[in-house]
Amino acid sequence: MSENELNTEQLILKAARKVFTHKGLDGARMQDIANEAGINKALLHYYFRSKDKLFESIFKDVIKTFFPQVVSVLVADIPLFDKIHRFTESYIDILAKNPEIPGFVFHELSKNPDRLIGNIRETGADIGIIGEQLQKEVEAGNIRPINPAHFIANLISMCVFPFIARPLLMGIMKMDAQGFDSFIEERKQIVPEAIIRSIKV
Amino acid sequence: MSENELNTEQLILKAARKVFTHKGLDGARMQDIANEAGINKALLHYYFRSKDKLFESIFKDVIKTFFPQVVSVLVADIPLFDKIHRFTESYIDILAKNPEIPGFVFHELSKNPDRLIGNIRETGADIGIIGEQLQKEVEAGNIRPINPAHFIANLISMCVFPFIARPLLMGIMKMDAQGFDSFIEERKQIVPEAIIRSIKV
DNA sequence: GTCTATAAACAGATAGAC
DNA sequence: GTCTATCTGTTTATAGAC
Repeated sequence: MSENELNTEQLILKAARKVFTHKGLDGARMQDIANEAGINKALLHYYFRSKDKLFESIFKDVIKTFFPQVVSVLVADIPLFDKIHRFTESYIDILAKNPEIPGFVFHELSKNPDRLIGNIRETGADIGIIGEQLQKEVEAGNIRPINPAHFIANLISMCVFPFIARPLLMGIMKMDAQGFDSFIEERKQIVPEAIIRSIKV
Repeated sequence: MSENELNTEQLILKAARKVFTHKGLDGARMQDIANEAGINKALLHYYFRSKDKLFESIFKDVIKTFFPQVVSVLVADIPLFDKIHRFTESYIDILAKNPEIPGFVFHELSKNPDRLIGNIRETGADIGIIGEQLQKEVEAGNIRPINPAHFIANLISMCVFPFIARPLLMGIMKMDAQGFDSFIEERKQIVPEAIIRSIKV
C-alpha cells in the first residue's frame, strides 16, 4: 500500500476502468479485463459478482473523481473572467490526461440515462451559483445578459468536444497525434478568449 | 418504389440504421434488427452475410448522407457572417431530426478509427476553403486573425455537443424533454452570436 | 426469397480443487 | 484468495425445406 503495489481489488478496478472506458460496457469482455489485470476471470466474479456490478463501480468512480474537479472551479468564489481562464486551463488539462472519459460517460449515459443519472446527482453538482455571478456582472455593466445554461453549454462544449471528436478532427484537419496535442494546448488560450469576447459588453 | 413501400433490402437497412445508431455496434443484436424490420434473422445474413458487413453499410450510409449536408454550407460562396448563421441554423435542424447520429459516429470512430476513417475521407470533405475566406476577412479588417481549425472546432462544438451530452445537460440544468427542445431552438440564435462576437474586430 | 431448425462460437457465471 | 474446468445462456451464422 505504502509502496507502488496494488492489492487484487485495486488491480481489478484499474484494469476494468481501462477496458470499460476504451471499449464501453457492451464492447468490454470480462476476459479482456482479466488479461489486463493479469489474473483470471473467476476472480473478477469473486470480487464483484457480475460484469454489471463491476461496471457500476467503475462508472461511479469515474463520475466521483471527475465531476467535483470540474464543478469546484465553476462555483469557486473568484472573479468571472479569472474563473473562465482557470476553468478552461484546468478542465483541458484533466481531459488531456483522460481523453477517453467524456466519450465513455456520454455514451453510457445516452444508452442508459435513467439507470446512471443518479450517479451524477449524487455528486451534488449545483451550478446555480454561476447564474448569480453572471447576473451580478450584468448589473455591474461588465457583460451582456446571457442565459447561464447557454453560457455553460458554450464553455463546456468548446473544452470537451475536441476530445470526443478526436479521430474526426485529426482526419479533416490532417493532424497527427502530436499535432492534436498542440491543437489542444492552443485551446487553453483560444477558448477563454472566445467565451469572454462573446459576453463582454 | 414509387409508392410508400420498401423492398426487403431497404427494410433491413432502415431497421439496422435505427438499431445500430441507438445501441452501437456492440450493443446491437441481429435479432433486434430482424424484429424491427419484421423479418427473421436468417434474411439479414442472406442480404448482408454478416453483422459486420451490415454495420459497415450503415456507417457508410450515415456518413454519406450527413457529411455533405454539413460541409456544403461551410464551403458555399456566401459572406462569412451569413454563412455562420446559415450553418448553425441548418446544422442544428439536421441534428434535431437525428439526435443520436453524432454520439453514434463519434463512439464508433473512437473505438475503430483506422477501420472507419476512410469513410470520412471518401466524402472528399475539404474545408480548406474556409481558411481562405477567413484570411480575406482578416485582410479586409473585418475580423481578428484566427486559426481556421479553432474557428471550425468552436463552431461545430457548440452545435453538436448538446446533443451528445443531452442526458447530462437535462440532469444538471433540470430540463425535461420539452425544455431541452426549447434550449436547442434557442441555440440557433446563441451560437452564431457567440461565434461572430468572438471573431469581430 | 423467406422461413424453421440447428450448428458453432462466444461470454458470463459457477463449482470445486488447492 | 486464486486457480482450472465446466456449465448455462446467448448470439452469430448456416443448412435445408418450402
